[in-house]
Amino acid sequence: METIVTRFAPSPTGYLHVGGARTALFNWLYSRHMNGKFVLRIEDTDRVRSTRESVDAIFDALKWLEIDWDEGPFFQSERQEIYLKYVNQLIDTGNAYYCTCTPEQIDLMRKKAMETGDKPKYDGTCREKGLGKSDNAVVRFKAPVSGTTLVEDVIKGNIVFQNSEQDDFVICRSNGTPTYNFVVVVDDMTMGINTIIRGDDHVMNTPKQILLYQALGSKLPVFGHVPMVLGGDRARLSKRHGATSVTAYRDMGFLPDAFINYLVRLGWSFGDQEFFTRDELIEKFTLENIGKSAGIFDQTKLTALNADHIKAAAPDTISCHLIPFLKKEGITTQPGDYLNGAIQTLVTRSKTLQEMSDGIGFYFSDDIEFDEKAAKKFLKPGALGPISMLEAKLSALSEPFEEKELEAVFKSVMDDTGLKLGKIAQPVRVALTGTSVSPGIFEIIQVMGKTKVTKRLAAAVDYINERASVE
RNA sequence: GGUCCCAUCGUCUAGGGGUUAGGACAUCGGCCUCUCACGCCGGUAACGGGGGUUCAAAUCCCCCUGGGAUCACCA
Repeated sequence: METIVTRFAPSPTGYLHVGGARTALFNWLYSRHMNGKFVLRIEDTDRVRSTRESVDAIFDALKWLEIDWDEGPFFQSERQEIYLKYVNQLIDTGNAYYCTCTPEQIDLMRKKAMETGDKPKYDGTCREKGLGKSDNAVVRFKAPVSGTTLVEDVIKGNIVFQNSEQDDFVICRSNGTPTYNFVVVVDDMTMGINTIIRGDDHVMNTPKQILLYQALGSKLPVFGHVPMVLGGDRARLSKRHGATSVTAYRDMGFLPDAFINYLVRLGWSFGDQEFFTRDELIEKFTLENIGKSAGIFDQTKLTALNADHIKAAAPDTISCHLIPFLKKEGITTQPGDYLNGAIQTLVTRSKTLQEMSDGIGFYFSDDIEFDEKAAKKFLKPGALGPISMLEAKLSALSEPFEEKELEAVFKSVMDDTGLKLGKIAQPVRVALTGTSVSPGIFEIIQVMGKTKVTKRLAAAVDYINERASVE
């Protein structure tokens, strides 16, 4: 069987957006699933709008998504000679011709056509003139005027286009640079791309490209057009819908595996399964299961899926993605047991890495600041007894703490004071974390260790005394 | 406007002639509980409308409606 070769061909006129990431993902997954090849091509023929920063931003986003490629990146801007060679081939074979009609004339043509209710298209003035190359001439493709062109779309099914709808579109500008529909075909053809999965917005280009493949005498690739990703108002996802940049999701604290899981699942399904690891995606992804209708990007569901991936991920994986967030908070820590332990206590209460980072600070600060409300409510003279008892009992315990031992210690404090666990745990929680919301008290103590815990309990005792004397 | 595509809970979707139309997110109850979560149990909630075909239509066909895409010497 022929090796499947897919590609992702973004134009570097901005960051990688969500929709682009999804087509990249579909192509990448399919090539991986089929044991094929995936090539990256940068479509930077628009010199004015293409920037180096955009290229870097795209690489950056692909790197985060962990999408790698087997060939490329190729830059169209470096392939001009190749395109020109094929332009000449089409002229030589009579499939293209020079046209000297000016843009003004073309405009006039369109206007006239609009008035009479006809299609605004090139009227073929130069089609049979047999003009030679000249300074202001463009090259037009000599499209068939009758018959039909069939697009056999693996996702949408067969789509028939009337050739009479098509006009002699420009394949090479008067300045000598080839146009999009032409370079895409030449690239895909010469790069051996045999499976083209791309956004819905390219459907109308496909018959043009098929005609070009035929004129060039090349075999057709398989086409598949995936539906668009829409915003909450059902319009195509754009800046006004909030974050559309892939890296924005990285910065909000989503795990790449969760993000790709969500993106793939938006428009593709595998029975009732919602959660997929990257390997499962590669194993199960097929073109047949891609849906036909557009989907609305739902950050709430992405967040829920992210929470699931956080629960399923290895602490080391989380830690490596979490460290940049900690850095932002001024927490510098090394990967290792302490960090992993802290992470594990927060895994079930963090939907994003940002949330985790927000809740993990107390493990690393030397002096904790008490949340005012929490301190006022729980660090009262009545808590003095249990806190100091606990401090004493924990000091006597040897490390590492076992959960059972800790339970026993608390139980004995409960017995001695006659207080319920809740009455003891809350003051202790505030003493250890500064707030009234945190992971379970036993797990915190286990992770923090004796030195830190007893120090904080002592500090809380001082705080209470100090406060009492002020009042 | 022309051309093209699409249409199952609010959202993502399963289901493709006979189903109590299933799951997930969200939402609403309840349980669990040292706070917050997690988890568990349960509820509300969908086949856009109209015609056919058929014993039988969410499912096949047509029309309508609605949404989207595209109509460059941009990609």
